[in-house]
Amino acid sequence: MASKRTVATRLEIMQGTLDLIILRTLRWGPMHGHGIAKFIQQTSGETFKIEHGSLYPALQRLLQEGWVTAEWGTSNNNRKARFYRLTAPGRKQLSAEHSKWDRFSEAVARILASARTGDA
Amino acid sequence: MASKRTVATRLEIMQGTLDLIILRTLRWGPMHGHGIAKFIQQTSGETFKIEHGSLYPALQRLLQEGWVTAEWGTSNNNRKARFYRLTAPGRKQLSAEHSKWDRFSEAVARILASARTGDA
DNA sequence: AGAATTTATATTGTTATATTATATAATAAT
DNA sequence: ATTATTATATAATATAACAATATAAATTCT
Repeated sequence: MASKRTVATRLEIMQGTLDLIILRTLRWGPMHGHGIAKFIQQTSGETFKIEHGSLYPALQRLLQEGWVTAEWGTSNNNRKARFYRLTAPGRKQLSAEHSKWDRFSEAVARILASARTGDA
Repeated sequence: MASKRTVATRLEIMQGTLDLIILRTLRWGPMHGHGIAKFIQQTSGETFKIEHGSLYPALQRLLQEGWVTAEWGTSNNNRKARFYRLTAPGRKQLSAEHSKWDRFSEAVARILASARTGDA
């Protein structure tokens, strides 16, 4: 019972990262919003839980930028769903944001890494 | 000669990360604002350049939270400067934010990592 | 000595974006 | 039929990084 002590609460998504992980997710092929959210949640090991209020505005953003296109279709469960597909500019953007993330996390790592953990 | 082609422009600091790297920097001992900014800039390999408009509000934040204390003193260059010192709660906060960062970047990595880079 | 530069702190206003809360509709399950 | 689930969407809010600006003191230049 109560094995949920160390539950590792879900984390908020840091600003600027959502677009990246959505675009990356769409590299697997066209997906609808709900599917994208579920994919990210699962792949992140439940660390991320994309809220509706984050996901759909983000998708609108990506549409407006031309990084994805959308067309209505039917989901596995026979529901109406909008399928988003990565465009060529979207792939380019993904590549750019991926590199940016690599540089960023590397720089943070450099600061966090330290020999001297003591009293300075 | 023009070795600066691949100049790798500086990156903006992602929301939520600034506090972490400031707190981490102060693990080295008390520092004044300008010093903190220079340290981060150098340690990040010039990837980060902390703007005044980010740094000082952040320091006010940390003060208000009780994660740092401040006292006026004199810098190496004999200028008036405010030295910030990590408190015990600050160390605790640093630890928490560090773990959070580790979890976050690991989750992003899981999403970015992929066998199939092809057409899906 | 006086002017310009550098070091250093601080605040105001702007902007971007993730979240909360809410609304809507259609299909599946009971 | 009523309820739950799947799915999309938007308005309102909060947060935080940045740009621009102001201030002050010490150093350097001439």
